[in-house]
Amino acid sequence: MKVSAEQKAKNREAILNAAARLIREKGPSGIGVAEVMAGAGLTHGGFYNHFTSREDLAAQALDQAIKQTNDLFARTVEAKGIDVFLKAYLSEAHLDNIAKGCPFAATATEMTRQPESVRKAFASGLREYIACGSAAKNRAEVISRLSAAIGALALARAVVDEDRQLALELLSAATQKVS
Amino acid sequence: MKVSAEQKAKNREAILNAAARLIREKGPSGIGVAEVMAGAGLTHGGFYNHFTSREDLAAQALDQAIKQTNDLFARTVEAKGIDVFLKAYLSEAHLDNIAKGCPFAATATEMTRQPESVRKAFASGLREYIACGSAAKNRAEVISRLSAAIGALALARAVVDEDRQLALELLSAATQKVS
DNA sequence: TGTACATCAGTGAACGCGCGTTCACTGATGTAC
DNA sequence: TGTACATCAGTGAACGCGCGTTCACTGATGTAC
Repeated sequence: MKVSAEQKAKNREAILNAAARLIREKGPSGIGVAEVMAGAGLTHGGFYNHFTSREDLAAQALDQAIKQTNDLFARTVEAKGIDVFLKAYLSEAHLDNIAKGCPFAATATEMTRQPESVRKAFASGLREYIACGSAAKNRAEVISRLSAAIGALALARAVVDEDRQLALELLSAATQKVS
Repeated sequence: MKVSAEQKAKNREAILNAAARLIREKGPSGIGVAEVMAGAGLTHGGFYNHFTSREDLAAQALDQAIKQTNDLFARTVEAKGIDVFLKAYLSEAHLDNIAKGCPFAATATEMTRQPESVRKAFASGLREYIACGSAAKNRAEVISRLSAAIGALALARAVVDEDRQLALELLSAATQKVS
């Protein structure tokens, strides 16, 4: 049954949001068409009314996820400064909330195996992310702090289920150094 | 045709080495049984004479890869100190040689989606890696430097095909901060 | 404003490919005597 | 030391499942008159 243009736009947004969440939990190669559509309350057959392929979805979902968190980053940095942002970035709350957290820390090591469209979304998102932070400050300084924070969070997440204490140690060591 | 016990051991080693290389290039979910066996000059059918499952292989391959690079780490740090090690770690040569490079920087963000056996290999490998570096120095300091380096390399690799200049900027910013 | 019709978003079955796993078979190894 | 036989590593075909993609169909939307 056909659906109004307005409803179609809403559905597309719902698909993209479900995908933006899932791409952080399962990675760009791990998101499945049927799973994403179910996450948006739809069935898989209609998927190709919105996207040309799974790859197309992955690229747009990553872009969406990055835009969401970059907005938050920019607002926090503007309001409270980068130190406060980094402290929150390296918090236990962020460690445990991968679904709504930083997409860079959730997907970085997979980018080398992704098609160009996905890598492009990552690279341009990261450029923007860095630009958000380096408005005022020294760019190299900002880059090293952001990449250190991403590295610490990614490693902490990698070990958290086996060794939570090590995960927390990674976060606190980075916090000392970086904020 | 049966093969001598000695040859079998060599074959197993060849499979593991091929897998240790491929797990860095394709990730723990990306390595395929047939591909790994071909990399060792064998056909896929014999795989289960050596490993109980693809997952078993992934865990052992990651373990093998980590052991290889930790050995190198320990030797370099002992001979030349951690600063020299970090400089080499953040070099363009390492950026471009993922197949023989640091397995942490190649696989970290995928660990949250791996079975326990693989995550265990990663976590215990990382503990050992940190221990190598913190023999003499302050542990928190070592942890933050190592995780910053891993983060910078992982991000640099993620963007290198789209924006090599940004990749080099990530490495040099981290080098300034870390070594 | 109302009616007839074309459009097209969503549904769910089906297809096809990739890949992990299994299996019957081969023939060299290594052991029992 | 030599011979007969059981073992078993490796081969390649086949199986089965998951998943991306396609397709015929439905029925609400929205347009032409």
